[in-house]
Amino acid sequence: MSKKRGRTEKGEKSRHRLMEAAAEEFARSGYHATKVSDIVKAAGLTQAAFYLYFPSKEAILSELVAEFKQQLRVFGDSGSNVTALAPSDVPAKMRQNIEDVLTFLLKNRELVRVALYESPEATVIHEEITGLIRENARKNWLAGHIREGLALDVVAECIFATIHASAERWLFNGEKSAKQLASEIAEVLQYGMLAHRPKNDLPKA
Amino acid sequence: MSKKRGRTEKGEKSRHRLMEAAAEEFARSGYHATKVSDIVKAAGLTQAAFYLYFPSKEAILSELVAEFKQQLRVFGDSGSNVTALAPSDVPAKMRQNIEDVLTFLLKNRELVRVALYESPEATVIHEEITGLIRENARKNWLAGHIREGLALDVVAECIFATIHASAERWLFNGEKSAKQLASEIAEVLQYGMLAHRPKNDLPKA
Amino acid sequence: MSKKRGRTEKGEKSRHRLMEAAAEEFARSGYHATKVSDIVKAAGLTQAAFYLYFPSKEAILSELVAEFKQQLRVFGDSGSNVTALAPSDVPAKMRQNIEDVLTFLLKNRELVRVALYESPEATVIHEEITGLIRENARKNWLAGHIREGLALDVVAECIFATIHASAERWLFNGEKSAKQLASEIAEVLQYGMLAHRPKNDLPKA
Amino acid sequence: MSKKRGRTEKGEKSRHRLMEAAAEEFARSGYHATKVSDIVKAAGLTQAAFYLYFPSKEAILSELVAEFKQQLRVFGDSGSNVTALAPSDVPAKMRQNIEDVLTFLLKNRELVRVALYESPEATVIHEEITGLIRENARKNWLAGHIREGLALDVVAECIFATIHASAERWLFNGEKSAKQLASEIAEVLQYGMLAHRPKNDLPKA
DNA sequence: GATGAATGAGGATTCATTCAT
DNA sequence: GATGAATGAATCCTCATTCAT
Repeated sequence: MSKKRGRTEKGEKSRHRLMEAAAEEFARSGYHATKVSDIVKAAGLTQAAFYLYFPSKEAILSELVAEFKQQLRVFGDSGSNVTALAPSDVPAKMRQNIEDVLTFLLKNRELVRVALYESPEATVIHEEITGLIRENARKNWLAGHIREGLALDVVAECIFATIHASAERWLFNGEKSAKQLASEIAEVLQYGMLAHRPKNDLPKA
Repeated sequence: MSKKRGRTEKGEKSRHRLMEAAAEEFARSGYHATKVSDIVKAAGLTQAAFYLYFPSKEAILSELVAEFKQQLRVFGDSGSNVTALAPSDVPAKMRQNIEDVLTFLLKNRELVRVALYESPEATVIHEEITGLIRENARKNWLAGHIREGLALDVVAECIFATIHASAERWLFNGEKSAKQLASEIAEVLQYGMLAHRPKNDLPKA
Repeated sequence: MSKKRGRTEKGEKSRHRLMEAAAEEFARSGYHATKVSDIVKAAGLTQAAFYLYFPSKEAILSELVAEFKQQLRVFGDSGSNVTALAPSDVPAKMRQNIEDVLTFLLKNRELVRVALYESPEATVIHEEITGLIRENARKNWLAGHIREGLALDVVAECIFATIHASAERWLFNGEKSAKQLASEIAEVLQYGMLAHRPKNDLPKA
Repeated sequence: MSKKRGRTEKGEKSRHRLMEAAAEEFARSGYHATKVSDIVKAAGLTQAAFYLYFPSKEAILSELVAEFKQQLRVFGDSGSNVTALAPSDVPAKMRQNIEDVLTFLLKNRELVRVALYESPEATVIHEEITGLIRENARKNWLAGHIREGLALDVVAECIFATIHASAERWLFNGEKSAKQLASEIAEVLQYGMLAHRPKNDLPKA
């Protein structure tokens, strides 16, 4: 089942410590600025030991990214089907979704940074995520929960960009809780910024 | 007046070519992955010439960031006063603002990436920008153009994150024009995503 | 106990070889003219190995100087107390002292050159040495073995300068033995050059 | 008459400034540590101008050394013949000689350091100087002014080493005057250090 | 005579990676 | 499984020197 090493208990432990250390260092300083020696220092091992578990520095990056993708898949699969919601439940559901994403990001903050900033696949991953969101949005649109006339790809980008930026700005440093942040974000995304809306902007019958 | 070198026309040219080349390389490959030799190759000079104009690789990064900040300041100073707008003019004005930002980002795309991803000051700069936007939002809010009950800091982050992400996604690669993108973004940000709004969400008298 | 590296026998050996090689090269060609590549070549290692043991080229110089100072301290501590000598024993004792210094210099010839010519501390070290000699001279003076009317600082400088210069000139290249050289130097320093001395220059009663 | 350049007045001036600057820098920091850019900076010229007057950095060193040798020759030629002195005049004469040498060194302090420390010819020059002194000593010996039983080469080394070291130590930094230093040195060199001399050490008849 | 620009050939230092134990 | 020692291939930066004006 296990991919490469980790035959023994102890080896498994070491390998894990290396992954954690690498995630942290990559997140803090970036892939290039992080030296293998930094990683092993943080993991309490020697350089040579690193190569017992990973064939190269790049390899551990890929593994971290792979792990993130795996987490993401798990998270994505827990996604709800949407169609059955009553219109009045949509806002709360959406708010909850945002909170869930925030919680997910918080739990994987190091991996997030690695996957989204340091990985060569960053762009691809970004699009995977916004793709998921877009798909979800499309379902909601089909269900009539989302306004006509919106570009759904932009909507998706807007949702994720806002969540992601807000997480970096207030969530990861503990300045705001996932719950509060989710409310504030939802409030903007759901009803927009403007105080006044044009005359003809009425709810569809 | 002139900072360091470049007393003569030719020197000025060389210095400029180096800045451009560095911006491009940093934007494409990142600061660390970019070698000084890459920069000078792209600029058609030798390594030694680089150090005629910049004391170190880091220095040219700072200069690029400084240049971006300068551009930003120029752009920011051209910002409109907001209060006098009639409510009905607000949406169009806002759409125009977004288009202006997009155009600014497009014109400085390399610098944007350098300043926002590669610079040690990235976070600071990010906050400078969102700070500007937040300030603008606050003025609009005072003028009654923006809904009550929104967290303005989140609004600002939302605006910039969306614009920035969209620029990276569709503007820089030419998939969408600034004008179109601005419309699509404005549409989301102004009125939100939801098709239905709660009963009590009525325009204030 | 051990300073930096060299936990194992082999490492210790390598570190030592580097020190020796550096001493030799610095002594032969001077600090600046000696390349790290010269040192490692002479030590049979690669450039990178050098930095396993020393953080910089300058660092190995300091260590060499430190080693010299250490040797010097050891040598200095073995210095005799002087007061108890009978006047008739003083010349022989002094001659012996000179020979001891010569032998010390010979044994540490590379270090001597490094410490006295190549080190930034050269002046300080020079003064340390002459300081020791001056102190010794002062004791001898208090014991009545040294003439009145001499500037003891000049005496010390004279002694060391002569010994040092003579070592460079005849000892290090094997042209004269320490024993012979000590005799010849002592002969000059003890009784001076002049054949005739003034009438009133009589031994004190 | 002039060697290389210096056709015009201004050129001559520039060339001279470069020599002076080089002497000073070499003396202060050593040949290798001194950059051509240091020299020209101190001389108020550009790097390219340097090569108008000297084919290389090494060349200016040689010229400085040559200049020193020239000065030395001039100084040496003014040396007195010695034989005719009455024994009672010898000490004063010798003291005067020492003072003259000190004065010469002081006047050429930069060149001295360059020639004696930084030049590849340093050893040769050193021997030239001690050779002169030895020759002078031999004359004095022949004239009966110098004791039997001394190794004249050691005597010469002793004289010069003492003078040179003392100059570096007290003369160049102004702590002692040439006159005073000459007295103190002469006192040691002439009669030695010991307070008591053996019974049989009597002036020769 | 003098300059600003430019360069070629290093030189110190770093770092991912391998080897022997 | 783990280590200390060692390495090769860069990479940044320097500096004496040349060129065009």
